Amino acid sequence: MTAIFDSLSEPIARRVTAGLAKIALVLRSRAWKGAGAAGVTPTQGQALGLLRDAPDGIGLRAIAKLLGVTPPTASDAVNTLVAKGLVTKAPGADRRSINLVLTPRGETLADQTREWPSFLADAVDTLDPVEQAALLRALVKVIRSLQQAGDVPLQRMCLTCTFFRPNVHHDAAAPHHCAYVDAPFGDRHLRLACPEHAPASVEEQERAWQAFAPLRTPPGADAHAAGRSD
Amino acid sequence: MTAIFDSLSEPIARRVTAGLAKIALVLRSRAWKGAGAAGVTPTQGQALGLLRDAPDGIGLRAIAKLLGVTPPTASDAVNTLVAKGLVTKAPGADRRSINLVLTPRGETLADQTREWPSFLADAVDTLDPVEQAALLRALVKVIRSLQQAGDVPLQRMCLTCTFFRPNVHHDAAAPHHCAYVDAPFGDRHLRLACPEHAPASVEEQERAWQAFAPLRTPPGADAHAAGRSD
DNA sequence: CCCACTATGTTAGGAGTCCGAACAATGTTG
DNA sequence: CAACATTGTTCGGACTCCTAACATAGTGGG
Repeated sequence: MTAIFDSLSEPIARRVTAGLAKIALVLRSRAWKGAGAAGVTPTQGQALGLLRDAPDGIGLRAIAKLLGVTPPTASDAVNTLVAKGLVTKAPGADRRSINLVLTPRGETLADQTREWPSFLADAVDTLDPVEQAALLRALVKVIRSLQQAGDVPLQRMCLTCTFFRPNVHHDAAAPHHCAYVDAPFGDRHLRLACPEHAPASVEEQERAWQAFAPLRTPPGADAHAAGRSD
Repeated sequence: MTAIFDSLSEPIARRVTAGLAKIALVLRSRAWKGAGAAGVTPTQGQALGLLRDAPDGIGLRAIAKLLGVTPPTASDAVNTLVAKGLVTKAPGADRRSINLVLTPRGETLADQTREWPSFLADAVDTLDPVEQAALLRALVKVIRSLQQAGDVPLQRMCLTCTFFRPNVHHDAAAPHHCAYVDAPFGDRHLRLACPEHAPASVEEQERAWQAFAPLRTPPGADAHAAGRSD
């Protein structure tokens, strides 16, 4: 009955991708606007953010991988940050490797660059809580898929965490369980960058995925969901 | 009961934003990888894509706004494209304005750069159709919100189209109606860049939004949906 | 008609983002 | 110890961005 649209339109995955690309565009654009004010450029700001999450410091290689750029590019950005007095290069475990750590000023600035995408957070906040949870869940799944395909480095998210127990409770609001804090939680609490994350084995991950992935719709909603798909 | 997580975690809007930012990162990174092969850089590729959607050609100012950059930057990119023989500068209506049009080679290349984000489309395709629709719907709402805030130029999407009649049918799979093709459709068919888009007046948009925004969950699913929130 | 005023696009200069290629230096392994 | 792999750097070059300062072309009021 909606065959007209299914045949006329681009596939939904394309349109979703286009939407994500539009948002990506705005994020980049806004980052540049905020750049002048803070005295750091988008890439530099993102590097600061990464270092903020890694108090012990990390190597250049890791930064490059997380930023999605080549080592030379990361080296450029880091050197600029060092010149600006926001980061210091400490010797690493190896005598060839370096350990990047934020200076106090760097920490302050990192907290500011964190605020860059707040305009987007405001937009997300206008959504209904149910929609927010669905959006987060969908993003988590997409990112997992990207990770599986090797398009993205390993993320510290629940889905790959050894403490994650998906869909073990009957409470629809909080069906999952975190064995680290030993507490139940729901889709809306899913994390993408958990400090306590501990990588699960491949088998564990696969099991967690199987338990997490399917949509848990109660009998009443089932017909609806089925009718909506195509 | 899930108070622990609500107090320990960052707000959900932040985590969603972080997820979107991660995807934005990959998109940028992949665009650069594809750049070398195609002989054009990400910005140039995006410009080609914009021109592909505007067969009559558009001005430099418009390109700049759509790309989210300043006119000089757009001028740079366009000049490079002209030098590469992918775009021509035709005189515009004004004697000061120019009209950018793709050359045949430009069209061919534009179709190729379109494929850059297909890896992301693949990831989205792994989602359940119901989730895809929810994701698209959420993105549409977020983008509308960004548009309202002036963070994004006007998009050719259903929500701002004079032909859009949200939630006028009882069919849960296709509650909306497009007065242009005179056919019902559902969330999964929502468009972000419709060629037939005609801007609606502010009042029309507001009315459409009021009718579209609320979550329409059928009675059976209602308890579930409510229970799923926090 | 002419003087602001506005709009479109350009140039100039400078910092930064990216890449690939080629290097050093340090570990690792057969 | 000789390959080999790993970490980070330097180099050259194309492109991305910005702000500021210009041209030039339409517009409106006096």
